[in-house]
Amino acid sequence: MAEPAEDTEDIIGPSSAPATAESPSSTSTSPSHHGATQSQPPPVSATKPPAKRNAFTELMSPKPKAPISQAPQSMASKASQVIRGVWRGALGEYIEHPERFPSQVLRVTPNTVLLKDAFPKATIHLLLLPRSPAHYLLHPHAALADPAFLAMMRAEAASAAKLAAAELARQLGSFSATNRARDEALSKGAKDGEEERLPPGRDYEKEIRVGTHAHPSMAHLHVHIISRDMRSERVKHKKHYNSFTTQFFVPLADYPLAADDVRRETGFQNGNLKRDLVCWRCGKGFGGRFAELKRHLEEEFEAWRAE
Amino acid sequence: MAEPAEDTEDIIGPSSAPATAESPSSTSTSPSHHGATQSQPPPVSATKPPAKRNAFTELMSPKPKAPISQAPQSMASKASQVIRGVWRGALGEYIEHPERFPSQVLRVTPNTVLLKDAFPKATIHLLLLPRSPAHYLLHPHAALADPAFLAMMRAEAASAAKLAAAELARQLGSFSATNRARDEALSKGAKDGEEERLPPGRDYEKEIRVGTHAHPSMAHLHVHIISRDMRSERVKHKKHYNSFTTQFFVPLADYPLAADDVRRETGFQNGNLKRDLVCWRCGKGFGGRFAELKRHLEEEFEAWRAE
DNA sequence: TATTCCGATAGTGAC
DNA sequence: GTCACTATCGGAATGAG
Repeated sequence: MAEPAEDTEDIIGPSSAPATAESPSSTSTSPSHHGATQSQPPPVSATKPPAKRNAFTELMSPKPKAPISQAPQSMASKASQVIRGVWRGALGEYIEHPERFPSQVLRVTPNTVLLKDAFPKATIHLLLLPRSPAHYLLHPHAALADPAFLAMMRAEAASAAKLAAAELARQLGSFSATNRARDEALSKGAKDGEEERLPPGRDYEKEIRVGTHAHPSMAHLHVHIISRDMRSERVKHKKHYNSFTTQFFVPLADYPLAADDVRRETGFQNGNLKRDLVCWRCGKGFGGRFAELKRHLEEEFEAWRAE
Repeated sequence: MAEPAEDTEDIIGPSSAPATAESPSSTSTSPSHHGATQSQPPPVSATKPPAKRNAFTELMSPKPKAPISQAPQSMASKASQVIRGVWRGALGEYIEHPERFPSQVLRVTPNTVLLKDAFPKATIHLLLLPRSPAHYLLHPHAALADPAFLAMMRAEAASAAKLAAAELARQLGSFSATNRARDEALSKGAKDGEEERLPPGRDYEKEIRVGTHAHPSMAHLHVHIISRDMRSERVKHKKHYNSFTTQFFVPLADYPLAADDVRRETGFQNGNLKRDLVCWRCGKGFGGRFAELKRHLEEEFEAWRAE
């Protein structure tokens, strides 16, 4: 998804210093998801105990073995070499050299890189990339079967979702009825952050979705942090839209997937991408008429941000 | 096919005075066709005897009855009214008011109007329209089952084919090896028309094809007089090409069609239009790759005109 | 399912 | 099978010193 691209305006605040690592809390609360099924208890055979680990040990520890690994660790760096320079490996650049992309990278921790998707499919669209070579070339279903890795990604994603929600509030708060009191208080000089003095405003975290694609094209594991609206010039065809609005999109909260989860099936997922278009907000069907859906999404965007 | 359109250069000589009728020989020799099957003896139940008739009696005579008429005569003028002004009836304008299109109409006789196709699908592409209201809204298969009408159309088409061949010689003669001696004699001052003194040159009538479309879109009966090359910017998709290079194109020499002729079948003809593309000259297949065929046709055109 | 380019395919509207 | 316009659908290339 993300490739080195020209900078754009109106982004999630000024870019933080790219290589400035923040101290991550590797086992914080799960991000607030909405809709979709809830995650099952993790019955998957994992090699790591759910014991608490810090970021450094996480990165440096031995990698999970066979059950969740498609590419043995010994091949990981080799695969990384092969992938470098071709489009499938483009995200690797952000992992290895986040400092080269100050306008796209929002945050670097010992465990992850958070960046703006270069081809955003909604008003807010971020990617969370794990930095662990033992995991980042695995299929999401495999990597996220590792409980410790999953816990780390959930914690980092929760933080990223808060950042995304704050940016959504910044961009759309003034259009929101729910947010009006807070917005007016802010415009009267109240400072953001003084939460105790401000009206609560709209809960924009509910409008942020966090999850993976069932069959990613980019080799490096990436978790999408995306606003619900799907309003973007970069949404250009049915697969773009369906990859985020059908079960092709797997909420991070749903991991680890059960062994028989239908979302693992390629045929099922190919069908999802080709399915008739349905408005994510009102459920109206549009068949294959993508342009008509796009026009409809503009109207829904206006209504959605006005909520 | 032909609609009122802008004039173009490099056309079949200067436009003849449009409304100037020529005296047609209503029963002259058949046009020289090539390829395809030869015409069978006419076993079709026809209402008119094959007796010789002149143009006037042909136009004024009572119309053929049921066996070859889809629309009874009483309905013909009504249908003409309904069709006028919409695209299916566009050719009616040339029949009723040939004098309005001096740059497109090449010849008007009591029986026919000959005009340049406004969207030519080859180097030379003319349309021959019968003027008889009793025939011109019939399906070609029906109208051309009338022996007298067929004989008239063949005679007029033969004349049109000669005109087309002459224009082809004018445009392409200088590129032709076969034509070189004649071309050089002409360039040395010999006058065209003094056939006894000129080398024979290439027989361009062999490169002209005369026939109908099995399922025309334009309501008025029209016979195509078209050069073989299919080289034209107006050939824009598979159906354009296949409508002239498959059995969808029915040579005038093949009329009247037998009752069980496969070319009457809609399913067969729809299949012809959708068939994989094949070069008319070398037989090479191009699948559905129309753009590739187009590039190939440019090469074939060079070789063909050099023959 | 990365994008982009090209091109084949499909539906419509025309008065 | 009329044209012209829009758009959907489908494959192929994509890097690089």
